[in-house]
Formats: sequence, C-alpha cells, structure tokens
Amino acid sequence: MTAQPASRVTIKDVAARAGVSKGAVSLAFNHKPGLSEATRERIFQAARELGWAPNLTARTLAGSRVDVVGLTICRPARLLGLEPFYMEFISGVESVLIEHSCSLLLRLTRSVEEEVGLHEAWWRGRQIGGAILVDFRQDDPRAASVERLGMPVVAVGHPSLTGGLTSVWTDDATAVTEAVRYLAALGHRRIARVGGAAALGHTVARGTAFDEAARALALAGAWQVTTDYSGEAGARATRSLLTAPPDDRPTAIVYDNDIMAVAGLSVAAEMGLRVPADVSLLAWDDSQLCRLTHPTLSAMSHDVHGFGADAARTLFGVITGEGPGSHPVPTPVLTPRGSTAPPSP
Amino acid sequence: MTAQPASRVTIKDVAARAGVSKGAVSLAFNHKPGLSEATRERIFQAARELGWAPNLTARTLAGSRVDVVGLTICRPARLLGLEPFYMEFISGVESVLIEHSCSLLLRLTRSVEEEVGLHEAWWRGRQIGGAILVDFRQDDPRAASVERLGMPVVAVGHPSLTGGLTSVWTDDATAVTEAVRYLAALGHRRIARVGGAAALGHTVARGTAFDEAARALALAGAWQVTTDYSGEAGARATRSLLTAPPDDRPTAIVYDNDIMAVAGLSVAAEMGLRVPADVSLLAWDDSQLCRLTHPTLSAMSHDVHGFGADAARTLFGVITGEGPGSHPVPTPVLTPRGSTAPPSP
DNA sequence: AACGTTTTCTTAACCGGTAAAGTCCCTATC
DNA sequence: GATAGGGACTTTACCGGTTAAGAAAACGTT
Repeated sequence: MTAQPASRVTIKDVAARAGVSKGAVSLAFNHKPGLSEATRERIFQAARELGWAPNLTARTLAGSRVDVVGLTICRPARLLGLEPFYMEFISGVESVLIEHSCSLLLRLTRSVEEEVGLHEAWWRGRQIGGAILVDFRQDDPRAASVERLGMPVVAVGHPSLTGGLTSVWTDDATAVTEAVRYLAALGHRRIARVGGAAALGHTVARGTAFDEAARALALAGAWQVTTDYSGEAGARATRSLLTAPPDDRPTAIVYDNDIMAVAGLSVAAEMGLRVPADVSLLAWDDSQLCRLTHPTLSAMSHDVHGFGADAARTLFGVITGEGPGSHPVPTPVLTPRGSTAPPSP
Repeated sequence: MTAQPASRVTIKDVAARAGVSKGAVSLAFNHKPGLSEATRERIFQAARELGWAPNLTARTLAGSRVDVVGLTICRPARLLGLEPFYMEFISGVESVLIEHSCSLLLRLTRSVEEEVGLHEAWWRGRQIGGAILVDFRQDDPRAASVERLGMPVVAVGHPSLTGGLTSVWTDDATAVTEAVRYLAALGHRRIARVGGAAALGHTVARGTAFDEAARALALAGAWQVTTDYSGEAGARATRSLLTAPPDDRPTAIVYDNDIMAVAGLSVAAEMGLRVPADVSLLAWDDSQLCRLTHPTLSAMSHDVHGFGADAARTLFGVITGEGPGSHPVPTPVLTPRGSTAPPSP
C-alpha cells in the first residue's frame, strides 16, 4: 500500500504559522504546562486554520500513547455472523473507546495460537496499547503469553480461567442455578441444557452449575449436550432430546444462546409439541430475537452492550493503573415470556 | 496509554547480530535487490534468533505501506448487534485482509459527518491505507470527501449513489423484480414490501424497482413501508398491513432483511393467519435464521461473506492501481422454502 | 595495468511527532 | 546589583524504520 495523502500538513507547518517551534506545538496539543495562554491560543488557531491534527503514527512511534485497542475473536466466521452477541459486545466496547478517541483493531482468527502470535506482533509493533481477550478456554495459553509481554489486557471470563489477568465476567453459575430453580419451581422435574462449545471455559462452568443445581433439587432427569452454538446444532440437539417417550424426555430445555432456542422452538413445532404446554424453552443472551418468535422466548437477559462497555472501561483502568480491577458484571436475570410454563400434568 | 513493551528488539539489534547495517536489514526484509544471498540469509537468521519483526508503526511513518484498512459503520448499535449482515460481511473482509497481513480498523459512528471526519483523521494520520465505505445514501457526502483526500476506497453500493468511486454492489433492482415476479407467478395480486431505512440508497433503489415491477405486472395492490430494520418495526409494519379486510390486504409480503421477516411470521401467527396459506412471506439477506423458523422462510439468498471478501479484494485493487474496478457481485437468488405458496382462493 | 561497471553494503537524511535538557529573560530577594 | 528562581520557549536527541546517495570491492574489457 503506497498511496500518498494529498495534503500533508505537519507540526512544522503549524509551528511556522504560529511563529513558534515544533516543541511548543507539541506542548500545546498535549495540554502540558510551559506555555502562555496567548501562545497556546495562537497555536490552536494556526492548527485550526491549517486543519492540522497530530499524526497518530508519529505520536505512537515517539513513544507516548497508543490509541488503538486490539480485539481478536476466534470462532468460525459463519457463526459470528449469526450470533448477535459479538456485534453487540463490540458496539459496547466502541461506546467507551470513542470517549477516549481510541479505535478498535479487529481480527478474526482461526486458532488461539494465531491469536497469541498476533497479540505479540501487535504489541511489539506498538500497534495497540492493550487488548480485550474473549472466549477463554481451560488452560488458555493467552494468560501466560500476555504476562510475558507485559501487555495491558482485560480478560472477559471467570477468574478461574483467566489466570490472574484483570477480568470481567458474568456469574454464569448463579444464572444457570437460577434458571434451573425457576423451571423446577414451575414444576419441571426433567430438565435439559443445550450448551455451547465444549472447549469454552464458561460452557464448562455452566455445565457444572447445572449438574449441581439438578442434584440439589433432586431432579428426576437432567441432560446436557454441547454444540457449536449454531442453530442447526441446536435443532439437532433438541430433536434428539425430544424423541424419547413422553415420560422419559425433558419437559424443559435451557439453551446457551438465543439462536439455538429459536431453532428449538421450530423443532418442537415440527414434532407437533406445543410450547410451553408440552415443553418449556428458556434462551440465553436475550436479544431482540426472543421477542419476535411465537410464542415469545423466556430468556436469561443480559446487557451485552453494557458488558462490552464495562470491559473497555476496565481495560483503560489497567492501562492507567487505576480503575476497578477484576469484577463481575450484573448476573443475567430471568425474563419470563411465553415459552415457559408449568408442565402439563 | 503509556505502558511499555517488555522486550524491545529493534532493527539495530538484528543488524548488529548479523554484522551489517540497519539499511541492509531493511533491504533484506523488503526483498529488495542489492544484497548477496549469503548476507540475506545471515540477516534472516539473526532476526529469527532474536524473534524480530519490523515495527509497523515505524515502517508506516517512514513512508511505505500502511497495513490497516478502515471500516466505519453508521447504524444504531442495537440494530447492528442483531443484524447478521455486518458480522458476516466483516468476516468476509477479514478473510481477504488476512492474506495481505492487513488489519481492520473498525469504528461505529453516529452520523455520516462523523464518518467523514474520522476518515480524514485516519488518512491524514496515516492510520489506514484505504477504507471500505458502506451504507450509501443519496447525495452522500463521502464520495466528495474521499475524492478530495485522494484516499483509496471501495464503495459498497450502486454506482448511481457512490459518485464515481470504485464500487461493488448487488443488483437490488433485479432481485426485487425477481421476487415480485415469483410471487406474482404463484398467483399473488396484492403484494407489500417492508423496506429498510428510507435514508439508505439501496432502500430507494429497491422501492423504485418494486413499483416498476408492480406496474409491469399490473398488480391489484402494491404497498411499501420503510422501517429502521428492527424486528419491532417489522412487526408493526406487518400488523398494519394485515389489519385490512381480507379482500383488501396483501397476500404476500417481501421484507428487506430476515429479522423483520421473522417478526412478520410471528405477527401473522398472533393474528391467527396461516403462513403461507393466508399470507406468504419472503425474506432478504438469507441467514441461518430463515431455516430455523417454522415454517422456514423463503428468502433472497445472498453470499454476504463473499460480498465482503469481494469488497476487500477490490480495495486492494484500487490501492495497487490494478484490479477489477467497479463491478456487481452476484445477484441474490430466490430460495423458496416454506413461507411462500399460492394464495388460498 | 588502467578503467568503466556492477554488485554489495554503508551512511545519513528523512518520516512527524515527543520529551529531556538547554537558553533566555523577567522578577523577587538579600 | 549580583544572584537565584521560574516561566516561556527552543534545541536537540531520539522512536524504528526506509531510501537515496555514496563508497568499496569484485568483475569484465581492451
């Protein structure tokens, strides 16, 4: 890429116009002391007239801040397109970055290893000032890598997975427990869970919590399946769960995202089962989608936008050395809609 | 942001280790002539041993390439989260960028003006080597702005909107016509279209094409509504279309995205209308979602991933001065599923 | 052997900023 | 009236690369 910007106003031009040195302009634009109000104003005036803004590349190279935050996501492209989660998360991140005139460097990767390599390259190349790490799995290599690099990051995931990195996370265990308790309170004794990707740490956490809740409530039946988060997988899982004889199949199913819940809804209809009379469905990551189906989907609602914003804010905290440190974001809350009800006797 | 990378291997270290000058290292790493095979190999060896890679910031500043492409999207954050389109488009873009070891700088903006300003800042600050422009509206200020800056871009939108910029686009008019013809062929004489944001150029294009097709086929009724692409808006629009007396309401509805079509499906159910017996529905931007509903949604399928990839490839073409130039991508094709059928008599 | 060419590599000047150290001048202090 | 102390700027040395111009060695030619 070798195309050249047409106009090239540099700090030198501004300095000349304001009748000062480059250094003075730099001081003014970084709001540092050592300039009279008059000169300061004169400099800004000159910059305005020339339409100049500091070149971020040069600024970065010269060793001050880096106004870019990295985000790498490692999931198959097709799934990303469908899952509302990430776009919403990103938009939350952006809403905070924008306040710091910071940009987001995004890359979809194929593997965690690629991600590690990329972070290293970005960091050493001073392309980014920090990063947001998502989708932690067990024994994730990223914690160690980041530690070694000394790069400021915020890890999105439970502290048990993120190896001491500053983290923000949702309390999935509590949320799963609440979901199961709610269904049990409605009278369900046979409950299934259609989980996400088995490799992901929070899938494991939810699985464990589900098992514990099932045991604590002495449920008559508790199934768990892991999927790849796709609607197809959700449909397959639902179909296989519901093909058992009526007395031996779940009367309620919890899904790890809303796409799979929508798929489940459709499978139930296709199998001639009424929702919620014959089977109750409960989605996760409540998006607009849950209000568009018929019946509407009960869901564990979660402010994903706010989650992203919180992650970004926390990252800035890490970079400046202040800030809140690790903390959970509000636990998803149950939003009952039309897809859950007591099981028919 | 002032954190410092822990290790700092620079070109100087590599040069010292290989026993050559900085310049020689630079030549080697840019595959330029003027070095013997032996030295070249010695330099690469040294770099490998030290784990060095050129600092992109410095490289950019020194005036060669810029390995970042900008993408700004101006839509309300909430909608972005839901629309599968963008994430899928982005993943397509990435798939091409990655081959050029290029990254994507993403920013969600609030207005087109903000977008223009951002592009200018990015370009003049040499943050990006080019940009992908999306969501063109009529009399879009971006064409002029980009022209003035001399920044390489690819515009995603019909040439009638993009003011002479190199463009890639889908032939919406043809697709709309095909959709209407298909429904007419099934026997529908009263057809409605629930469109996207009125400000967007392609919404206008589709609207015009719809009107023309309706006239050409001498339909008995043709309605059009514009929305904000949200499911709620889709539901509202559908509800208002279907409340008319049976003989005076559309028997088929075309939607501008799949979210609204899903919402429409749900509204039909809520109003006690059977799909497709009482009303046929046709979605746009076919995503997985269309296969998850019950009945499944007929849609105008479109390879969004490939669209993104094509846009990125075209951008590289613009930057290098070669490449294909403006061209349409394959027109969306009709994929009939369960939501369209002849109207019941 | 002298001389023009290449090939191979070095030097040094940028790119557009930042930041530490230095200069200059004005004022307060004893 | 000499000196110390600041405030207001300027100088200058980087940051980590690229690149044009220069120099030294190797080569071919007559």
